[in-house]
Amino acid sequence: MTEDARDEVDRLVAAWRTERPDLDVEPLQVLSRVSRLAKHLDRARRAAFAEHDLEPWEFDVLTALRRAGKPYELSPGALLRATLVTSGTMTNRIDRLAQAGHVRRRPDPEDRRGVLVSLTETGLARVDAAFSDLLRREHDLLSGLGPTDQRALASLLRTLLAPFDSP
Amino acid sequence: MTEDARDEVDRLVAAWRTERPDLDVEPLQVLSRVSRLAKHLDRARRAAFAEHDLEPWEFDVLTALRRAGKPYELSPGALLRATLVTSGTMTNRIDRLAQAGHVRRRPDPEDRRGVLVSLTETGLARVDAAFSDLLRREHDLLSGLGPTDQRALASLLRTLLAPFDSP
DNA sequence: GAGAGATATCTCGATGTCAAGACAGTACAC
DNA sequence: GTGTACTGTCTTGACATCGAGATATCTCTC
Repeated sequence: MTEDARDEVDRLVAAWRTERPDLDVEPLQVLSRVSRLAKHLDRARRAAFAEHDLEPWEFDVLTALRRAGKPYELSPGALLRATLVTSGTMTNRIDRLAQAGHVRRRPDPEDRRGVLVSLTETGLARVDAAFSDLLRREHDLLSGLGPTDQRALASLLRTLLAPFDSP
Repeated sequence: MTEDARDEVDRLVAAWRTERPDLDVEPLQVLSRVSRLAKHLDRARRAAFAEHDLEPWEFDVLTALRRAGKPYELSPGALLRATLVTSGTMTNRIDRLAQAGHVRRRPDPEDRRGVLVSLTETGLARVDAAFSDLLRREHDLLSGLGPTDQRALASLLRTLLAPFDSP
């Protein structure tokens, strides 16, 4: 071993090199860390939203509407594309958000198959507060990296994501 | 807007800057990409494992055992720490893996509270095949970056993960 | 060696997600 | 205009996960 293990993934990669010396396990250095970091981030999000009585899935939908700008209204189809979930999941989410009073549903006047979902006043207030809180925590999570490193990291990740977004 | 949106997260950040110009949304440039990439990676994993009749959760447990080296045996506690799931989940996973014939359970001779879980021959063969396949796909997924960039990316991610692994 | 607290695993109920399919409405070619 | 393919939303059933709590065992201190 030419270098010490400095995090859990280094240990994981070292173990694989011993057990499967025939394989090139370099990709794990990047992708295992991506998975693990996403998992930790999920936990941080859950903690942040709990203070505002929101579940992560509620936040995801409400922010998509918030980001759309006035009148904070999108179709379920647009919402599921924004959140990467299936249509059945989105129906269920909208049902529960409507019941909680955070969103409203109305028929799309231009397409009788369609529906439009919009934020209520309480939904708007809730998501704005939770979002500020989330950004504060994300900022802390990134405090180990300077601005230059953060930009470099974002840029590298963008390259990896490009194939998924463009087609 | 000083720069063009080049991926979905660029668009997301641009939307936030318009809607909430009072907030510093830079952290999203990194962390939203981490989340999204993890989601895409999950899908790729699911597809890779399906060819070997394995679910992602099955793979996670089996690889932890495989990585431990002969005799491919760990306690449920060690497995849940390796996979970041709760104890209830791990009990359930081991039950189903045992039923599928991929692992075996036996009492820990040194600690009567404890149990030891080990790979069967079929479990070992299955996980080795699936792992090769996964690495091939992960390699493709990273093909947009050269070796130097990959190392840089891994290093930046390690810095972010350090606080979670050390304590 | 007795008791308090820690640890290891399992049980159980609630929940969010997905996949597949149903259904209504739209678009477009002919 | 009619038929065919497509789109948008919702329904349903199966399933993996979590969280809280139960039980058994170990460890450490006195």
